[in-house]
This record gives sequence, structure tokens and C-alpha cells, in this order.
Amino acid sequence: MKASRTDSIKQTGRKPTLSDVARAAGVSYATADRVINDRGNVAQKSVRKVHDAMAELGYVRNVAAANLSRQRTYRLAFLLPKGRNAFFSRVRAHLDGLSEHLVADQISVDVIEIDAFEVEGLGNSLLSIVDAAYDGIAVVGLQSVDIEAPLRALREQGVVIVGLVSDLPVDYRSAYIGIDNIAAGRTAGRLLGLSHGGRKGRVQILAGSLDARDHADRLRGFREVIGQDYPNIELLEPVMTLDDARKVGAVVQQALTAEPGVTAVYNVGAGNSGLVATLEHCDRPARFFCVVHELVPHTHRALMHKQVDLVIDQRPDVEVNRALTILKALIDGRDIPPMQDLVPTIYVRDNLPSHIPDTNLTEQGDHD
Amino acid sequence: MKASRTDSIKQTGRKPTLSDVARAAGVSYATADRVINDRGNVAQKSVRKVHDAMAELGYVRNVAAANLSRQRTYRLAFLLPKGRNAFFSRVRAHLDGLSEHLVADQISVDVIEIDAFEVEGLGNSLLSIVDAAYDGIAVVGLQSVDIEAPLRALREQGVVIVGLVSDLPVDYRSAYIGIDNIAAGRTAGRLLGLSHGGRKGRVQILAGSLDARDHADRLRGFREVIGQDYPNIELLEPVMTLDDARKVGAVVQQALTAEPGVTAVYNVGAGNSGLVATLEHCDRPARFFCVVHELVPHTHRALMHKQVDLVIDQRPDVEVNRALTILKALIDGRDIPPMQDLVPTIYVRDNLPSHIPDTNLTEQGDHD
DNA sequence: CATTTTTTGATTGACGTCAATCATTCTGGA
DNA sequence: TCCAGAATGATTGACGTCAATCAAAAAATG
Repeated sequence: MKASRTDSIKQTGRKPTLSDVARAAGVSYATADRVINDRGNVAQKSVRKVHDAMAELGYVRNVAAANLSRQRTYRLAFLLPKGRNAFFSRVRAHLDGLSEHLVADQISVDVIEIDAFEVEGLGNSLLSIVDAAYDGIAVVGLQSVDIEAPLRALREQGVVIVGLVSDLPVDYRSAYIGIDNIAAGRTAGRLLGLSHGGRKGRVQILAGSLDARDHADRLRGFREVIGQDYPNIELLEPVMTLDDARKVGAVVQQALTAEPGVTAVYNVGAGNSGLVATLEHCDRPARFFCVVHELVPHTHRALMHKQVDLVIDQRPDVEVNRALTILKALIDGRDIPPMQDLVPTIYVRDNLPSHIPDTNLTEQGDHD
Repeated sequence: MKASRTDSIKQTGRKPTLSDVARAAGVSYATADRVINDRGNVAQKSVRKVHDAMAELGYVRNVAAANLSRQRTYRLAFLLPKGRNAFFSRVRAHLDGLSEHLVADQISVDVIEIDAFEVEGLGNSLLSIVDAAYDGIAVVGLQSVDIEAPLRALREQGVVIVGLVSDLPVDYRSAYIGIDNIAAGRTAGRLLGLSHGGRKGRVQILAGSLDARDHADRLRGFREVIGQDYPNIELLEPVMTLDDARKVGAVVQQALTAEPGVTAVYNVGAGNSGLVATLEHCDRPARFFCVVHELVPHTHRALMHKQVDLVIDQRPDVEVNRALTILKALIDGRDIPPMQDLVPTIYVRDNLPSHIPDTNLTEQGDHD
């Protein structure tokens, strides 16, 4: 774009330093420094002169120099549900792979395990890190007033807080990084509906628990689309599985052998290893359709082997990168760079990433 | 992850500097500096001692300090096809939105327009920037031996070269950032096949030109999947449109009114505004299915208005971010941070980003 | 007007690395 | 053994910002 070129030309060689700004503003370096670092004791008149000069010259603080000087290291923590969970294993694996690059950027990341889905546990974990002097944390959150107090305490320490994957109470976090789970459910519905091509259908829905916001949202979105656009498809009552693989397998088995049988299965939650195991040894009707969430090794495999037709994924690697970028920007007091919405990613057999996400987990113990 | 925590502890407070490394290695700072900056005139023995110490202490060069010292500014250029092209407008829009953050990171980006799909034009553009002292360039490439010489000249200047969206001859670029277009075509085929749910189908295919590698690849992938998994679907001979919207519109019109009519349309290339215009005022058979590429304002709108059922997108914003990250890493001589494959992104009505990509273009002149 | 208070200017030593200089010390070949 | 060439050590001034200090000037107060 032409603009970019002229921009660089405008900067006539080198970019202005704070000294340049001070000179242009007709004040001393010290005063300019007082202005940009909010040190107080500056006359309004001087403040304006400095700001004008900054705008005039297009001054942008040299982050590298600033960080060097103040010995800034970004101390971050990710609070993730503990346990053998394929999805969060991907998150951790990605953080691990990044570690070398993180240290080069003066970023340290601690991963702190929290009890999954337990408000009290999360609250305690939050409280326990109040004194840990983190600059920022990314939290796989819960919606509960009981964690507002800990969050407030952290915020008063100057800790930047973002919600990851599952949101926190909106007033207590600076950003949410995650997908819209209603949209994810709608997407599942759309493609499942499509797969029926106008034919009649009976769909068995499975979910971990409707207390989990993401599961409830997905279910809602799914029902919306089917109800609206695919009247020939009947939705059976969802079965709650607590994301237990064995339970998931059993439910699917029953759905397939019932009379009349189902034409499709949609698992809103996790425990898909059980589902895959059942599908591996069960006969299915022609054009049977199966949708699950999160691309992990066994869903990847199942997609390739045609036990599963669709995986809706939330790209944990992208989410982690984004969380890091946003945390860093917020800690620096910069505004957040423009970025497009995170959208539920649809995988079919043909657009799978070649690199299978590697996480070490035992087959049985996966959750969403 | 426990590892992260112990790591930070291992670093006992502060991270080692090059002075620490020198001390640990039993050499002077000067020698350590000679080693890590490849200045030569160092005994093998010393080299090893320094490397050992680096490994021992876990030394990582402080990029901020290094860049500050050497006054590093990353001078980058993006070579994009000129013209009113909705897709590349998105690329430019994204770069524009990033500009503020780029200057803060000492990155300057020039966008250089090249003649679309013309080998000679690209070669000349490449030659013309040999003396511009760029540190790195991202090029929307072509496959031709005629651009190897210019690329070689650039490389000899120390310019880092990456291919963007469309690859360059592999020996002359350090990375390719773009999707696998065969996979994109396969994906289109998979979902189009799915939408027919076993019924018979006739598909009109449109493409800009099979000389364009991406178009050829998509077509190939599409045919693979249909031929293999959907025998009931008949593929009509693809029509070449040169991505001309009017031509696209005319072809679609004819396909819809022919006898027997088509059940689906797949446009491998661009010119979709013509397609949308035709679909807006034409009757279509029940369960007619339409797949196109690239989410731009009019395909976005068409997806919402049900003229189009599927958009396969390559996320130009993600590609740009990735190009920037990779260029920076390569210029710094670092290795590339781990990142998952770029996959063709599937949009249905329900997983669209809420923020419609804003590009200013006239309706008629879009190309892929 | 004298006195306090506020505001400015001037200066300085980090921060960790780069890039250069100059003075030594070591090594190997004639 | 001597000497050239190689290897090393020691040191230094940037780079742009931060954070602090001290003195000086300006403004506000009584």
C-alpha cells in the first residue's frame, strides 16, 4: 500500500528518540521523560507541548530499549485445569514448544494446575498467587461471584488478567480469548443438517455436563440450527456423560443398536476415545454422521479412519499465542493489536494439519 | 506444567548474561563475544568451552539488548499483486492495522505492487529492490526459472525470502506461508459430496486459469475426492473464467438453466461477485449447493443470504502475522518457533467472524 | 517582599549487547 | 630460537530508555 511507503519516507532515515521529542517540544529530556512516564509535577502547558511534539514527530517508544532499561521480564502464569486432558495437553505442549522463544523475549510462563470446574479450587489458586508478583495471568475461568474477590485482589496488585477458553466474570478480566461456543454448536448443527441432505434423521446428543458453560452453549447453538433449518431431523434427549469415555462409548452403542437407530451422533463434550472405540466395532447405517469437538490424537485418527466425519476445533495453539500477545500488550500498557475473531475451526478428513498434535496421554483419561 | 516452574527456579533469580557465560567458560568477554557472533579467530577449544558454558547456564541472547545495540530495524517488503483484488486488499488492510505495532517493534513494511501472474514483471520487481537493502521480503510467488536469477541476487545481498500464498521455487526461499491448495480442493469436494447425501449430482466447476498453480491444485484435490468417494456426482467440464466476474456470472446462469440443470457449483477461482449476482435473481433447485473461495465482503454477505453455502478461506491475516514472525526470526538467525500447519478454513453461515473484513473495493473488479 | 512550593533542567549510571581498538600472550614453522 | 600469525584479554563508547539526584528557576503563597 502506498501509505506504508510514504510513512517510511516521512520518518526520514531514523526514528525519533525521546531526546528529539524533548528538543522539538522545547523542554528538557527530563521533562519529556516525566510526561511519558507519568511521573507528575509537570505543568499542563509542558504536557501539551510534549504530546504535540510526539504527534508531530510520530514518536513511538522503543520497547526494546525500555524493557532493557527497566529490566522488564514478563512474568506470566497460565491457570489450567489439572488432569489428563487431551485438549489442555495440547495447550501445554504448545507452551513447551514455545519456551525457548519465550525466554528470548524475556517472558517466563508458569503453568499452574487448578481443580477442573471447581469454583472453590479456582478461587484458592487465585488467592495463592496474589503474592507471586505475576505481571499477567491467563485463566481458564468459571462464571461465579465467588471468584470475584480473588480476582479483585489480583487486579489491585496490578496483575493483568485474561480469560482463556472459558470466560471469567467480564468485569474482572481485560480480555477473553476463546471461541463462541454457541457458534460452534451452530456449526456442528449446520454440517450435520447438511449431511442429511433433506432426509429424515435421528440424532443422539451427548454432553459432559450442562453446568459447563461451553457445553450448554454448544447444545443451544446446535438446537437452534436444527430446529430452524432442518425440520426432518429429530433430536433425542441429550445424555450427560461427565466426559467419561466409558459412558460415552456405552451411550453410543445403545443409540446405534436401538430401534429405530440413529442417523447421527453429536458429542458436545469429551470422552471421545470411548466413542471411537464403540464405532470401531459397531455397524453403522449408511451415511451415518458423527461430529465431535477438539482435534486430539484419537479424534484425528478417527477422522482419518472414517469413524468420525467432522471435528470442530478451537485451535489451542492459536489461542495460546494470542493470549501471550495480548498479555504482553496489556502489560506494556499498549493497546491490543487488531486481530480477527477466533472462529470454531472445522476439520474434515481433507484439511487436517499434517503434524498431528503430540500430547502424551493415556487413551482412557481424556476430557474436553 | 511442572517443567516451566522448575525452569524458572533453575535460573535462580536472573538470567545469565554473556559476561556470566564468559566467566563460566573461563574466557574473556571478548572471546565469548567472538564465539557467539562468529567473528572468527577463535581456537576450537575456546569455542567449545563457550558453547558448553552456554548450555550449562541456559544462556539465551537478550534480543532486546542486541537489537538496541546494533540499531536493528527490520526492513521488510511485501510483494503483492497489484490491482483491485479483494483478497489482497485484506492482506493490505491487515498490514495497515498492524502498522502502529510494527513501528514499536522496529519493523518497517513496504508494500510493493507487482503485476499479477506475470513472470517478467515479478522478476523486474525483484531486481529493482536488490539495492533497497531490505532485510527480508515476502513474495506472492510464481513457479518459474526466470525468477531464480533475481532471487539469487537478493539472497546474495543477505535478504531473507519467504513465499506467501503462492510459493516460489523451493531452493530460493526460506519458507512458504500458505495453505495446501490440494487440501483446499479436497475439502470443497468433501463437503459438496456430503451435501448430496448419496443423491445424484451434477457439478459445474469454474476456475480462473489452470496456469495458476493454486487453481490447478484445488481442482485436482476436488476431483480426487469426488471421484473416490462420491460416484453419484458427475463433474462437468470446468470453465475458465480468468476470474472475470461477468464471465463467472454468465457461466453460472447457463449452468442453472441448462437441461438437466446442475445440483452444485464450485468456483475454484475468483470473480464471485458475478456468481452472487446471478444467484440472487435465479431460481435454484432444492438443496442446490455452492462453494467458493476466500471470505471477502461479498462472499461473506452471500453466505449469510444463503446464495453461497460454503466459503473456503485462507485467513490472510493469519498468514501475514506468520510471515512477519518467520521473517523476523530468520533475520535474527533464530529458528522458527513451532507453529501448526495453515489449514484451509471452512466457513458456513454459523462460524463467521463477527468483524467483517473491511476492504475498499469496487464490486466488479475482484480477483482471487 | 520573603518564603514556600512547583516546575524545570542537567546529569548520571544502569540495562545487555555490539563492534571496535589495542595490547598481550600463545603457537607453530623456518 | 626467533618471528609471524593467530588467539586472547581488557576496555570502551554507543544504542534508547528508565530512574534517580541535585540544583536552579519559576510560580504561588502569605
